[in-house]
Amino acid sequence: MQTQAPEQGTLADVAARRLAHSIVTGELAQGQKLNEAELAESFGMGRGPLREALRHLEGMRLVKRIPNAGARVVVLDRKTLSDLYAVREVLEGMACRLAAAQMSDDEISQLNTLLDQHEKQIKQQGGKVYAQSEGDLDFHYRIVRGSGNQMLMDLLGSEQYQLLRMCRFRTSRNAQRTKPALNQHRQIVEALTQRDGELAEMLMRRHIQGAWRSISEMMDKEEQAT
Amino acid sequence: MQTQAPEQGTLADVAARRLAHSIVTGELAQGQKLNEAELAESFGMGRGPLREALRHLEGMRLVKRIPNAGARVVVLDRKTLSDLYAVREVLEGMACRLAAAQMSDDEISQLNTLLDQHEKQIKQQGGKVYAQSEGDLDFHYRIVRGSGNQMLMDLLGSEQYQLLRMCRFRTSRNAQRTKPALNQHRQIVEALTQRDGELAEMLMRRHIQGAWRSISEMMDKEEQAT
DNA sequence: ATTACTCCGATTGTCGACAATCTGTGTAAA
DNA sequence: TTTACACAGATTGTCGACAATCGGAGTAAT
Repeated sequence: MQTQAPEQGTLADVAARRLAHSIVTGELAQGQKLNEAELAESFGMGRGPLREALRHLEGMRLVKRIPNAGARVVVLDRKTLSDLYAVREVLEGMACRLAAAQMSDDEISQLNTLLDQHEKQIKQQGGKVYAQSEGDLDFHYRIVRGSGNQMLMDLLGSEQYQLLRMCRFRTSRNAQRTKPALNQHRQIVEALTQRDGELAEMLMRRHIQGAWRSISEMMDKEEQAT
Repeated sequence: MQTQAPEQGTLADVAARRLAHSIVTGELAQGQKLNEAELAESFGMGRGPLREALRHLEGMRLVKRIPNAGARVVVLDRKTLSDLYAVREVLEGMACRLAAAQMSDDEISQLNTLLDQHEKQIKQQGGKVYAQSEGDLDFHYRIVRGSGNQMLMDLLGSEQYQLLRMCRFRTSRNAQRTKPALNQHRQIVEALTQRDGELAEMLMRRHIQGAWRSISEMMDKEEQAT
């Protein structure tokens, strides 16, 4: 019997996953120094695998390494997030356009089923923001996969989405935006159903612009409170 | 006295650079197995740093690692390149649009100077394709930098451009495309000078579409010859 | 002849120890 | 008091050796 989930792969992969999770959830604060020996000890492994994991996270842009000075958790300042959302708007818009041509009817109808679930979740419990946030990411990633472009999946899936999730955890406390977001999701699926790639792209870009505006305003208030 | 350039940074960084160069130039064939012990020996270092370098290259998508089975140089098949160029078209188009608003007049005029150099190189020596190819990348990356979006610079600069360079080395032998490409570059700079972001984006997207078409046709001929 | 199994070599994954480098503190001189 | 230097502690970078795992050669049974 294992005390934990199977945790497949090499120790370096395990460490990368656990670290990514800790960073995304905010368990490790932004800018925090990451001590190799400490972390290796707490994960019950040597420093070799841990160093490989740090290299991996560096590629994911979750940590920043400085030679001879160690690794620190990345800091998501306003400019970084702004740049991220600008790129994301373009890439996910592209994904939508491709998905309108590539996804099967079945996959599209599954999207509707997914949104039904989200709607139920929202009605049942307005508070459980975490699940809703993850559900939103699920929706977006399904469309990215639907594009059939492996490069897009790599960029938005395994790598950048971690940054997004990290951002969510910092800003998902308000989340009055869930209902309008759901409506926008519905519109996007409708466009996909009609195989209107142009429209789907436009709707997705607006959707992401709206998300950024919401986050941006929230950061304004936070700064003002300081 | 050093036999080589200074080669700054940790050994892992050095190894990553040297490996990336070998892969991009085709010195290491696509799909070739990468033996850790061998490479470490040839680089005069231990396996630790080399493993970190491989992790780094994996993040750059230059190698593919399979747990317990080692690392292999990535294979650029048609689908992969097609996906890459589709993403590149969107991202560099975006970069152009932003650059039209962000670059200083001075930076834009430097672009013209750069193109003058290219023109001279082409007239003097039609054969030296390597320099021209690198010059082209230089042009593109200057615009990406001009966008001011750090995320774009990361995506297109340090990471994906390596894949592009790799592609160039496989396909840059013909390169009758240098002259029309230069003209397109001129048009793009002209649009930037007029601060017309929409036009600049459109021209860049066409430029990249053209590049892909050229490469695609070339791959057709290659396949046909087989 | 084909299939399945076993064993062996080779390669990867991991660890512990040592060397190189950086950071912060304490001391001494101006 | 301030500045500069030197030392000590801690942290990162690197190496060599050992354990775990995989692929393939060889053999035997159907």
